[in-house]
Amino acid sequence: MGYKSVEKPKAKHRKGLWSPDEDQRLRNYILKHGYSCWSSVPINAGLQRNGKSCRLRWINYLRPGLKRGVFTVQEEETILNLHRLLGNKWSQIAQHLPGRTDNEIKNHWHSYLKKKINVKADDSHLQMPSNSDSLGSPNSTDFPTDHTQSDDMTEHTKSSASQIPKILNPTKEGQSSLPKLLFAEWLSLDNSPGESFTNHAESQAPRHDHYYHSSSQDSLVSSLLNEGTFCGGHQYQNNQSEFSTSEIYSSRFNFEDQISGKGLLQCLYGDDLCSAFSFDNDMLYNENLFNYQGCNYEGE
DNA sequence: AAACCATGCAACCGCAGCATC
DNA sequence: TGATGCTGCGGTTGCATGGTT
Repeated sequence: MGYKSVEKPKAKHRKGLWSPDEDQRLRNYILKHGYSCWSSVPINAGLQRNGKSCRLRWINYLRPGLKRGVFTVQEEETILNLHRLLGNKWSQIAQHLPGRTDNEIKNHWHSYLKKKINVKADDSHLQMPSNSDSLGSPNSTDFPTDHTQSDDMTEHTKSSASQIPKILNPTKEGQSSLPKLLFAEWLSLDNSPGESFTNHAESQAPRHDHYYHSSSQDSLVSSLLNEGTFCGGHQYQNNQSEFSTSEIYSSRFNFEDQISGKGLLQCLYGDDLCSAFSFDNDMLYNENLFNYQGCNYEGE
């Protein structure tokens, strides 16, 4: 048995690239209903996909707050450092890069970073130990010569991972003490002053045709946000911050947690969310400046 | 201009772990 | 307690594009 089996007419599931219409259906459905069970999402949303495919599409492409585009130097350094510590734990690495997906990081690793460190390793073989550290990491000269070897974590890697500084280690709850994508970040990523609520994929020049441009905005959400209304009608209140920066950062407050199973609109209107937080516009703005300093991925 | 190759990215596949019955 | 279903993760593949010959 297991879960109550969702009615599954043995429909042939569509595969391949997603059409704009499919994207729109999925997006609309999740924004309205959330997802409590992925296997029921395609059925209820009228999609001929399997739940797995829907989940992947949402996580990697449609989910609000996704940063897309060129990886910044800082992000690359973070990936390199975390990969050295964690190995191919892409999902864990992604947790430390707000707005990036594990798939995106994995792709970037295989297409670029892996070669980068191999080249560096070759260089360091040619010109023996030096302190030059083009990667900017204090220990980057310790990179294995070939990270493909660490695709399966070696004992060494495992023991290294166990010595990961506390800040990088998940807490008891399986959470990292580094910030995930905060709701505030998620908001402002796509809702900069004067901007509507869109996925960055839509605002960036696409390289491939299959970067669909969904021109339809989530108008309801967009209007909610643009009106400055949030949390069941509460206005953002300046100078009423109840949380320090560190408190905000240490809060387990990421978008996934909020939307899962509830639906975005419910999330936006939810009392629990509203009562728990009083936002300070300036603070949020500054926080995002801090987080994305130098991340001029739009212009690169 | 055409064929070939390299690259980047989206999506699929298979597995492990967990939840439920 | 085993069977079954679901989710999440990492590895891999397939395709579109751009560059090179």
